[in-house]
Amino acid sequence: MDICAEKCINEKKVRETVKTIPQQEDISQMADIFKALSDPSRLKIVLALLNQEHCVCDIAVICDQTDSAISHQLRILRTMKIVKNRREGKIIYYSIDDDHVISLIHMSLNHVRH
Amino acid sequence: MDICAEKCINEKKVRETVKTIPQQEDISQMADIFKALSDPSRLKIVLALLNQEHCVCDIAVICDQTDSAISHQLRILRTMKIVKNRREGKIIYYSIDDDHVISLIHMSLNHVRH
DNA sequence: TCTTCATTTGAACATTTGTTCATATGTTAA
DNA sequence: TTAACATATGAACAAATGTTCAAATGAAGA
Repeated sequence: MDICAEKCINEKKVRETVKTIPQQEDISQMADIFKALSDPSRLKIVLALLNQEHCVCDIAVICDQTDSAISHQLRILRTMKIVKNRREGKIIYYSIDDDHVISLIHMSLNHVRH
Repeated sequence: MDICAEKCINEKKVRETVKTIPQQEDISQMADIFKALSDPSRLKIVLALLNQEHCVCDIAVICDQTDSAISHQLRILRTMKIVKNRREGKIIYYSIDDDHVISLIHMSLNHVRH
């Protein structure tokens, strides 16, 4: 990264901070986690799974959405390794697969509730 | 919320979980925080401000983006009360305004780095 | 086998989002 | 006042996103 001295106001501070910035790949991964939780309906699904596993059908009732919409969102959460599933006959049960995500949620919940 | 007994697989579990779900307003606010951090370029700005304040111009250099793009993103972060600013002559310095956000970032950074 | 049910998938659509470009503020120094 | 500079703003655009609808899996029971 080259720093244009003509434009830059405080070259020293810029250099200091540049050193502390994580690499782009890490930033992208962090953003991905936040993005997974950034949609209210997707977040609600995760909240619904916080205490116990549920099948798609039940999640749809809890979240007041169609089975299809829930299934689409669960696929995203599954891809992100935020939820996992297990089959029991016709029914597929989803549950949280990532403890860090649980911590993030509790922290943001505290924030919202002061 | 009424639960259709014909369709619902496990009415008891649904009722249990419905009780634990935060109210919609809280869910929206949680999602908003995550959304603010869900864009890589916006997250990078926050990361740049994690250790010290910077002017728009410097952030643009650090993040390798135009001043305008940075300014637009800073407005979003300001609206969300994630960053604050102070004027010193022509220059406006931005810094983090929310400790919870700092915690969220450290936690997600830990997650990414295992 | 056929039917039913839970879930998944794909395409289509409207909506949201981030960046760019041009222009506008607002501050400082001449 | 003027010029120069830092930042902000608005419109426009392409890209990404969430939901809907219809159709496809895949498992269980008749």
